[in-house]
Amino acid sequence: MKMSDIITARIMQMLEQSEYNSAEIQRNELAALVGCVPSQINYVLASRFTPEHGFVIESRRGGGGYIRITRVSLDRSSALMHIINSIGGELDASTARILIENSLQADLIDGKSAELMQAAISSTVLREIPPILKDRFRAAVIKQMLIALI
Amino acid sequence: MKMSDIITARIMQMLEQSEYNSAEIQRNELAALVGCVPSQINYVLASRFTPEHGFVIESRRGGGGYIRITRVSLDRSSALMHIINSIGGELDASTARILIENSLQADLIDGKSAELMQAAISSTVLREIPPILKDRFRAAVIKQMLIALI
DNA sequence: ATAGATAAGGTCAGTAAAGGTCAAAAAAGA
DNA sequence: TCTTTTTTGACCTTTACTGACCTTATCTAT
Repeated sequence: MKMSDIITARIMQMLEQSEYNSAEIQRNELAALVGCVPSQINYVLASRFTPEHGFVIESRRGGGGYIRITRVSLDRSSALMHIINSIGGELDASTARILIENSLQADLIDGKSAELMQAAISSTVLREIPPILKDRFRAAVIKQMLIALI
Repeated sequence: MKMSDIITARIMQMLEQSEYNSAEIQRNELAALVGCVPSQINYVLASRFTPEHGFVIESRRGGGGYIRITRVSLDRSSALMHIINSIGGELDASTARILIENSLQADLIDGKSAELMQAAISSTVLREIPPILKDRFRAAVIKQMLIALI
């Protein structure tokens, strides 16, 4: 098992056990415990406990310093609403792809839904409609599909 | 015996032995074991462990990366295949609706996927498309979305 | 007070360890 | 022979890990 996974598991475990979805660690202590360099703790936090993943990190340096990881429950449907409203009448291919990817990362939609969206606006499908209409089409499809997920 | 067959046999064997119809390999390790270049593993996976053959591949790069091969129940994916092939170049609104409904009843797709499909070909979306193209559009969208679910 | 000393955590660039892609060459089949 | 499948290798992208050096906070002796 990878070191990063071990660290992740340990933090998750602390979060489970905590009352308030919040865990406080000492960077050096945890690093020594699992046997890695301190900076790897930062790597794990940066790659797996991001706001996109629904976590907030606070920390303090100096004597008695700490790192606090808090799991925040983001309001799914209002976040989705926000995205839907941000889509205008047109949506180009790369913006669409990024939008779907971000929604997935933010855990607003699941992997299968993301794939279905990509499929619905895939080039294979787009081939069926006149080029001038593609952007309008993408916007309409993505919007309707997101609405279906609320 | 061909190298590709050896690799295939080895993966199959792992799948047999696994509890969950799923095997996890290290690409480089397996390549070294059977004596081929790593990229041939990709070739075998691409040519013999496709969704059409009833397999799903997931992988991760980077240190400690892996490739996971999962066998999916053939009935489901082959039934889906059958449906996909039965869709011609055009699909009218009511046939589409019935097709989605039937797939749901037959448990080939889940409720959420069904709703996403309905949304993707909803009248709101279709409004963006020239009437003569609507049937072609429906066929393309539904086909791609079903393929994404295999 | 305040200057060091000490005790945290932060950053970043570099290296290593995977897997992915693609096109060309070779082999096998038809 | 002609076409399809297999094999190979050069090059790419992503993820993980490490260590040197930096910043901030606290403590302690003057």
